[in-house]
Amino acid sequence: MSDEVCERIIEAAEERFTHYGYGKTTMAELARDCDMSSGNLYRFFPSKLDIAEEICRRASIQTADALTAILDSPGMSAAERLKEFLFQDLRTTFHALEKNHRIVEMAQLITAERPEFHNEGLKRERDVLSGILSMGREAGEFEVADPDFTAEMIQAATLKFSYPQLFSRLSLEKLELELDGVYQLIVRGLAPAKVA
Amino acid sequence: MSDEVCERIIEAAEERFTHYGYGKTTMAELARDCDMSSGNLYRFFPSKLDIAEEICRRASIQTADALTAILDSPGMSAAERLKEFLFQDLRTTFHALEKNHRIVEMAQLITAERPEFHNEGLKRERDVLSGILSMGREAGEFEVADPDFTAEMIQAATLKFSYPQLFSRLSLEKLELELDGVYQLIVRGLAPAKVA
DNA sequence: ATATTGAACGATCTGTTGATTGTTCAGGCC
DNA sequence: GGCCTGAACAATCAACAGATCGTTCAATAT
Repeated sequence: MSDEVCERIIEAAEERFTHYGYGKTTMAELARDCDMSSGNLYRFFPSKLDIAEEICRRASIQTADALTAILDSPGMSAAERLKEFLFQDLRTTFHALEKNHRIVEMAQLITAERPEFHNEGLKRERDVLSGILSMGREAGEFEVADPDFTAEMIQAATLKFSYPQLFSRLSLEKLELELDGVYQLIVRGLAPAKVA
Repeated sequence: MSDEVCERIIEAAEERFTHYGYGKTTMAELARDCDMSSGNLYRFFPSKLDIAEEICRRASIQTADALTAILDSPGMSAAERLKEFLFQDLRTTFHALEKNHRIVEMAQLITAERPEFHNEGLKRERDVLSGILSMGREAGEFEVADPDFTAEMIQAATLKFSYPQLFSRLSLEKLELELDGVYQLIVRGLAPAKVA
């Protein structure tokens, strides 16, 4: 079955890419891992970069899925969910960087080569964010005219905490302190205007 | 006089750096422009990079000075000043990029090589921002416990609009639309909480 | 003595060559 | 006839040599 083979290739690629790096692994090696010829790989993926893209896509989906859990978690205010969303996102990226900088390396390569890919990931997270805002609005906790738009603005405002290239110099502690400040700024703006 | 010679060197360097680029100009050329030997340049600047740093510092100071004018401009609310600050900053950076990408090139080089330099520039702008916040507080328009800290958070939240590398793909129009959204988010959070 | 030079030095850049690698495809295999 | 191979091809990379350039400093000029 074609899908099984795709999985096999992805597995082998993930192993090699994270261990030796994207640039250092050859298609020939991948092929050997899967007991096939290098030419045959191209029946399953159009190019080497597409294999990396699929690996990164899965990581991105996994991150987004973990964030989606915040929507279902009971007993939290919308503000708490928003904060959890932002912090979980930061910590995930930070630890991915710390644990295996090769993944980040790959993500950067694909972002450079395939601009749409990054937007796709951003969109996935934005949908969760938008969900949190909608929840807040329904609970009367937030006042947002357009959750999708506001989600986009929150992403813009917290961009600093999503790009490893930007925060590689800062410690997680310092970053969390800053993110908390930005969060406070945002959440105050989301609260409904009380009438005097 | 030593200062006069420094000016002469800066002038020659600015001409060549912006015209041919930092990498393509040699110390020998700079020296010839100033009718001296290359070795003699080192009596005035410790290195080539320091010449570039001084040029960038002056540009940064000029930008900050232009922003400071917002503090003195009469008949504006603090919110209007804040908005003007953010937009003017964006437009200045954007047009600098558009007009002469060599300057941005230099700024990036120095930022990479001299991390403190970038903070210095950020600090200059932050002081103006902090001033705007203080004005807003005194007028009862903003509720900010610590203007310096809040200024830092606003800088973090608007980072996307300060890094040419990040927005090079977007048009000024789209950027201004986004900045307006982020501004709205922030300014709502700065308004004093009205009691129900 | 101080100011300046320019040759000398090491680091970095450039351009070139040979090897490696991503990708294709004509041919064999089931 | 569809599946797969591996040689062929072009693009990219690595390594090396030679040149260039930033920087220093002993020697010179003022």
